[in-house]
Amino acid sequence: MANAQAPNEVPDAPVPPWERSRKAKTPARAPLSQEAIVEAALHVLETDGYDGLSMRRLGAELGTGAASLYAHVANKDELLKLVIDRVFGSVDFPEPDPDRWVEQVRETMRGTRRVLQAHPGIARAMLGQVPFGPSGLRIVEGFMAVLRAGDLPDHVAAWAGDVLSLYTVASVFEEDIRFSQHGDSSREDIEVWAGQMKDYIKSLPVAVFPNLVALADPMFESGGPDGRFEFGLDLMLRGLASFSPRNKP
Amino acid sequence: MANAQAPNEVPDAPVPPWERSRKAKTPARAPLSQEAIVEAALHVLETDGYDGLSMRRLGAELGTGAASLYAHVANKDELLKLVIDRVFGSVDFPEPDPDRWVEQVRETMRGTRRVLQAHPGIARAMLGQVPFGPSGLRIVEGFMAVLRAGDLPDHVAAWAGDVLSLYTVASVFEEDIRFSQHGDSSREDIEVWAGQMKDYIKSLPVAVFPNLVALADPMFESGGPDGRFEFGLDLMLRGLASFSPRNKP
DNA sequence: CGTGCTTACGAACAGCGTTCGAGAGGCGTA
DNA sequence: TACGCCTCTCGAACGCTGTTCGTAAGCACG
Repeated sequence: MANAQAPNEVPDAPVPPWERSRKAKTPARAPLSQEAIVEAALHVLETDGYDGLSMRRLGAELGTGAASLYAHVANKDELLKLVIDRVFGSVDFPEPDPDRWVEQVRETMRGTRRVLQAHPGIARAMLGQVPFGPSGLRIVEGFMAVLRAGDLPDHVAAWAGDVLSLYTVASVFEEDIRFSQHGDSSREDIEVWAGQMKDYIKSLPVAVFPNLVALADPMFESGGPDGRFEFGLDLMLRGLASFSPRNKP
Repeated sequence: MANAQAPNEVPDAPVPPWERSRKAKTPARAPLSQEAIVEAALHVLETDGYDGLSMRRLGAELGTGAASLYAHVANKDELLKLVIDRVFGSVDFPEPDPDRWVEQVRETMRGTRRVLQAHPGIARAMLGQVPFGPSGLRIVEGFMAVLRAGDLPDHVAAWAGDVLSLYTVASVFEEDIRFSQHGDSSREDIEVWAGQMKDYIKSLPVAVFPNLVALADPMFESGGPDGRFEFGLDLMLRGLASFSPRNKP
């Protein structure tokens, strides 16, 4: 065993000076920039989720340390804002059509939800942030345009935009948290877990929890999170339509 | 200086054995228990907010270290669940009255919101948690009872409970985050900040953001968070009523 | 060839949740 | 009474976090 040498490894041979200087001069990687950092953050978010995104992890993703990021980004909070605005860039809107305004609002929220779902963890960063980055403003403007096609009173349109967004973000947020709480589980695992919940509810004493037991089935086996989201969205849109002169035949 | 002695301090005199044993025997503080820990956590939450609640801080509150808590509580997550259920204990429900079911649902959500607001940070811990502690079950049961007084289809009642809760919790969550982001600011400071927001929106180019600029006023000066919450709640309740045979005259 | 100036980044700080293992106190049994 | 056991306590430590600081290196300009 003393004669056996590792085939491709020279033990502790000092690096020749010319190589050293060449290596140091050309780092052979793209230079750091705010854009590159945001892009990398999105990638980390996709692979490791919200909790997996740390400044060190992000630095490693870019082949450097955490401290280097602070030259381009004030702190993690600002980074998240930039990432959010970057994601907002891929939300888009229909041309407002007064005859289809309710459906257009519905589709806009669906689209927003899909974008948020496509970028895990983003919803968690978004709650409580005012979306006033460049893309954020574009989104709010577009959303307001669609809402105003319904001839709603101004304060109704303004509040509805706010409240519908809150609901949509919160909905994805909740899914995201549940998903990441269950470790590396798939959607199927979550359905198994939902089944256990249902069984537990059904096992409760009917005398104490009559309504809970009676509603156990519809509570848990009803089209998953999408069905739930659509239902809540429908509630709000039915209510919203009742404010529009267009929907009072 | 060598003769000057600190008035009330004897340097390194060994503690007499009797005192030692007496001190050790009676630690002069309430013994640790899960209940006491949850209570202390609520207190820390109230004074220091969600981010201020750490195991070390909580240990200090109880006159001990962080490690001592783990004998009574599995981890911070379980602790939060216990705190949540503890808070749930103070939510209550009216006797279901089919003639007033919509108002009863509204009041129930209002009450829930008030309880969450009274315990800062709780809403942040609640999102994504399934409220199946003892008090949680009681709440869901009571809420379902009120909802079913509206003669709603089963799946509508079940989903509505879920979606209304999500909206309410998310609403408080958002407020809470905004509040703690602005440091130790009061409600008035937040109104100042809202005013700045409004001015900023109004300063945007009208050609690019016509709807945003037009709605700047109703967006920001409309009864504060309470008005906003009430509006969203009303949207959902109007939609929900449209599912009830009782509200189709 | 200096001399600034901007960027990069290892090391360190304070804080976090959690684990480990030594110690102390109470209690049942010999 | 004395011993062993068993539970509760908790200082120290581990690995993680966001962030700051001081040093070092590269480049532009006089």
